[in-house]
Amino acid sequence: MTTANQLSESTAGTADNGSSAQRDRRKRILDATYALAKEGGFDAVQMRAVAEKAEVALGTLYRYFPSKIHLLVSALDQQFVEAAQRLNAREIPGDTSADRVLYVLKRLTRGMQGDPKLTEALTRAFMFADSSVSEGIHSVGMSMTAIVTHAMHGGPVDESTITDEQIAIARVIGDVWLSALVGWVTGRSKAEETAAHMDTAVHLILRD
Amino acid sequence: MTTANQLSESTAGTADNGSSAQRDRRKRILDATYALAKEGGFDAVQMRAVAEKAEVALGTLYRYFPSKIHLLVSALDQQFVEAAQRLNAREIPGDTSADRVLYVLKRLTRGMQGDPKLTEALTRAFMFADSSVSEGIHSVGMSMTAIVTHAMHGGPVDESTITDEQIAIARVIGDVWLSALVGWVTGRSKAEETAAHMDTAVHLILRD
DNA sequence: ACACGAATTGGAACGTGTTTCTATCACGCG
DNA sequence: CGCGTGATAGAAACACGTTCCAATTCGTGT
Repeated sequence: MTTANQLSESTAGTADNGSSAQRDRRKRILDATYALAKEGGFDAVQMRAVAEKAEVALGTLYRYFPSKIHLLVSALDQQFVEAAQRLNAREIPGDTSADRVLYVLKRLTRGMQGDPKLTEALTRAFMFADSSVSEGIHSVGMSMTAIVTHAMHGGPVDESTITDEQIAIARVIGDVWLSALVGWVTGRSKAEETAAHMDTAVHLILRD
Repeated sequence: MTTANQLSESTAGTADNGSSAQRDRRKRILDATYALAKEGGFDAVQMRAVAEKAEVALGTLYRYFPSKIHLLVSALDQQFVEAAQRLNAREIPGDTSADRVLYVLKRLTRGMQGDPKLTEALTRAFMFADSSVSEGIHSVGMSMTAIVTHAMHGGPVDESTITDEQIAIARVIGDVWLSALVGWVTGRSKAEETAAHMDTAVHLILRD
């Protein structure tokens, strides 16, 4: 068996092995994370459970993601990168920048509210993260800002046409959105209140 | 020494006992929490350490505060109530509402940045809190909103003169402030960036 | 084919939040 | 004064994140 394995590796094996097996492990880990988070939220994402479901050893899981927070922030980052790719590839409907920004924010919010436990898990992790996760946090922030600036413009944007002020505005809007999301996740506010709050904020900030 | 204590308790002691002894325990617990948080931040606030420093049993600590998060959010709440009392008792300097709001926000921020570890502990707890702590979270939000609406008006306010829109505005500003604080606590942004971000946000929202 | 270093496994072990249990203590009441 | 009830002390036990280790397997250069 060992020899057979080594044979197959030496032929076609070399292609899918090496870093490819590692990509596969990483994917299995993130998939397991999503599945567990979707079912039971933050508390259900237990490192032993993730390792078991992903069929890796606990030590391996920790080699790939140095902590539960890193793991969940990576998952959140991936979701945001994908969302940003989807949203930024097309035109955003709406006549004013406020309308367009609200369109994407509500779309994002609806998407996350469709998976409450998953959202709770990812959001709690993001909020709890400290500076050791700064890379992931920064990446999420970049995606968020990109989504909002893109919506402000309404279509594909040349990066050079975005002013510092617009980035600052996008960051403020991102802050409000995040706070609203946290409020919803922690059961402080209901979905409609979240939407209304975002309406208020965006219309206050973008009045053109 | 022990006998002396028991004597003083049996004379004047009966008066300060009963629920008074409980108030005292509660105070000792919160004092221990502040002390530990000030030294070592969130991680240093360990329930066993709090119990020992407050001279109560672990079970008693849990009777008063059902979780570490409850404990720290209560501490944060107390700080906010005190800050709101101090700030709302006097006139806020500044010619425009934006100036006044920025004055109090920067004052608050400076105060918290003067005790980085304590701030880190309280903020992390607040961000991590779930719906079981909704009471404390709500209380903190009320204090925050009161501080901001008071600053918007510039002096003592009759509650009835505050419109819903003003409350909504105050909440948005509170959101931004909280996000900025979290960014600073988690080492994502420096103090000056935090201040600049708040400047941007408040001037965007309050342009009168 | 072989040897060596890196990655992975399986599992024990540790720290800290949380729960639980029993004995003790304090205080109001007959 | 003794009693009963609830609060507290003291300590063990459990759960989960995290660390660590020895043995094994994998991938690679020779």
